[in-house]
Amino acid sequence: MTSDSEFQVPRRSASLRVLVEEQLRKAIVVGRFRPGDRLIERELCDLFGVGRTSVREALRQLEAEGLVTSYPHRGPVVSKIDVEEARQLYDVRGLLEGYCGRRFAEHGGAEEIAALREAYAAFAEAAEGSDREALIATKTAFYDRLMAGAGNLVVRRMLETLHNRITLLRMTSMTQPGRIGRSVAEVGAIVEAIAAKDPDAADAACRDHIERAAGAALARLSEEAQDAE
Amino acid sequence: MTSDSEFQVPRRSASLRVLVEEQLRKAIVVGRFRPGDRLIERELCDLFGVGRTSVREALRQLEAEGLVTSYPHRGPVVSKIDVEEARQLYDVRGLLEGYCGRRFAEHGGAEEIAALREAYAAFAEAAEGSDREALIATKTAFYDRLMAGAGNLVVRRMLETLHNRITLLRMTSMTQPGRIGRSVAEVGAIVEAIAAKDPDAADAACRDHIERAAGAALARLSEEAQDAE
DNA sequence: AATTGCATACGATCAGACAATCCGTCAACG
DNA sequence: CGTTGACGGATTGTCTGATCGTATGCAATT
Repeated sequence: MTSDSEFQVPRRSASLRVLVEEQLRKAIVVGRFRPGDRLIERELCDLFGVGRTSVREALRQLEAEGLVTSYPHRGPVVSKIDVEEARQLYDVRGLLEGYCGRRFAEHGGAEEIAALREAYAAFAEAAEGSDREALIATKTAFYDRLMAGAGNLVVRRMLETLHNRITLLRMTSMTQPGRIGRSVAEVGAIVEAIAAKDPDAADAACRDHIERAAGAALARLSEEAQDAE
Repeated sequence: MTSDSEFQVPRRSASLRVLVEEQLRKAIVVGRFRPGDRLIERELCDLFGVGRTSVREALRQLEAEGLVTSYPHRGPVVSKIDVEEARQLYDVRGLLEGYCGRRFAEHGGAEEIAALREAYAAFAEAAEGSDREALIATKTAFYDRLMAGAGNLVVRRMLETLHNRITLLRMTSMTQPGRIGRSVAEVGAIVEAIAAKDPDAADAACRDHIERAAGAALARLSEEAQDAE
């Protein structure tokens, strides 16, 4: 029997610590905890109903991902991101997504391209409405497709944590008027380049998209940093 | 008193867990534990003389870095890397190091270039001798310079963990006869391109170097995988 | 008002316990 | 003889209680 990897029963109820980790990550990414907030062990224990061990290990994981920062003897807080770091994050993101676009264009199958198109259509449609939830969901789905098509798990992992960290900024380009429409157009360009199997164009389109998004976000960010002073 | 950052007493004795983490990482990278080896909690407790808490948290950290893999109820083992994953790792590495070279060439200062040259000279000299330790040390030092010059901490972090993971393969290109000499030449090309402040050339030189190194390593790796069957 | 000193809060670490699970062994069974 | 099933040891998963060191806020003192 060639263990066809199908029929894999949920084998494990995913150790507690992983569950806590996921819950906490979601809570942070979704804004339930905001940058600078302290994450007190006992509170988290109560919140999730688990022991300190699991909480602490989950915190270590998120710390490794850059989502939380621990200060010795003061405990973990949700990471803050300054303008410079944000710039660097966007820089890498452009690089990696460009790579994904390139690889996708190089060896993406027909079905994958179709799936990408589909995801794009959903995103474009969501952009028409005013449902922010849907907008974010469809955009995330699109990126999932994009990264999957590149066929490089290492990069995919990196991008996932990058996205999470950037979300911490909670300053998506899409908060700017008119930016959404342009964003859709840029993403469309990505899809076209990939469908045309043009690696260079796909790479460029991805970078371009991120660069513009970064521009919008960073502008607001540094302006806000100014105010804070 | 303006706390001149001098006289900083080891302020924080770097929490135990971080120490364990560093020791363990070094032990793995250096080959004291080899891929596939089990890492049994209690043994590590004895080895490092610390409690289970610290060991477990350190393990979580290394797990996040990809150096160890945990199987439910069977515990952590040193990660194994298959050929496909190795290919992906090298792919990203080339991408990121190319980025570093580019950025370095774009805005590297004179002193930084001088330091890079110096590190290169040391590496070239070590390549003449037969001291493997020195060879590795000088090459690592060179990469440190290279990454520092790029001025992007995010990328630097990523590359550090990438390097660690790749070291797991313990199949550096340099085990091949004649490869060392060519390697030195390739690295020289990187230095020249950066010194000439030619971003494109620097990017290309970095990628090229990694690609060739990857070629040598992957060849041996897949050949060995063949044997194993 | 500034400084000092104390009480409290909280993380860091350890030790010990119990349950759940994996794995090898070995006997029973067809 | 091969398969099945049960048993036991090993190890992780998780929780809890306790101790220690450090940080922080408040109050007393000068």
